[in-house]
Amino acid sequence: MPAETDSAARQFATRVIDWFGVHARDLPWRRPGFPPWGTLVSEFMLQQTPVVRVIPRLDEWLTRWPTPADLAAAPAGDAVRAWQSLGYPRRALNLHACAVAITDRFDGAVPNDVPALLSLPGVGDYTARAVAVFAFGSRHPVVDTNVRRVIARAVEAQPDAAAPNARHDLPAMAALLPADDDDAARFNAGMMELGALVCTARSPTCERCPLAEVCAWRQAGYPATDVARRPTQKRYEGSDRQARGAILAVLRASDGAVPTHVLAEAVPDAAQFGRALAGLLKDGLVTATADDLFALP
DNA sequence: TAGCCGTGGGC
DNA sequence: TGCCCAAGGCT
Repeated sequence: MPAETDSAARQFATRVIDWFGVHARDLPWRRPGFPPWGTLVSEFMLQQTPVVRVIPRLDEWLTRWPTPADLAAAPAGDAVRAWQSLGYPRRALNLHACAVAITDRFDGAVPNDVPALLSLPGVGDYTARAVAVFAFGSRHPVVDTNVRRVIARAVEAQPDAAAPNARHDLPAMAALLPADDDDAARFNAGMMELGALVCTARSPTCERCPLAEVCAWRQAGYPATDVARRPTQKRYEGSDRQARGAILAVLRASDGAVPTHVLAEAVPDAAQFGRALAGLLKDGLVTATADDLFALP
């Protein structure tokens, strides 16, 4: 790598790290001594769910199941119920399966290397790297939606990130990563924080940004280039997703098994109810306990 | 790989 | 109001 590029990358990282040192939010998983298991749980909860909604659930979760073995010993349905309304409840199922795998295959200790983490259910490229870096201090690029947006703007002069692409995103972040492990971890966290607080999706506050003076997008005059917009999600109201959520809400609120006709009251359209319940059974989020009786697993 | 998978809050 | 967005992962 050319010396001037290396120097620019170092200055870029220093700006982010210094800003992070002053503006980092006081979040539970940043407390000194926060356990790796807590980091893993928090990362699961943070997959597509905002920080403010995660914090109270995380606290409850870790009080109830302070170690992977504690969660592994509980029925999966308890995890789904404790997940409450965080959304995407299959994450609760995956987290429970994670706890079982950690207990069985890793002697109850959250693994510290990326390949082992990737072998766990529900742990993908982002989560594996985030745990390796934030729980264990390893040096890896961590790329989430915030990081991708900051790089797209500050480095690539684009108004927003393109579709996720590990072959592009990871090298792009790696090129900016400081050599020192601790600096690299702070840079990873700082880039995520910058994207979450300043370089936001809708209305970035560039006047508060530590990268404003070196931002390629700003220097180019904020061009509105034709970045492929993320595919618009299908309408939620009236969707099968909403129907699944309604069925699961009934089961979460019930102590025991629930008969079909009670579940069906949550979804007016009969065909849609059938699809939603079948999907939940297939995903393992619901089990049939007897003819016409259903419960959490 | 594009589509699917919840839920709630902001504008 | 309706749409967009949120520390992704799986198939």
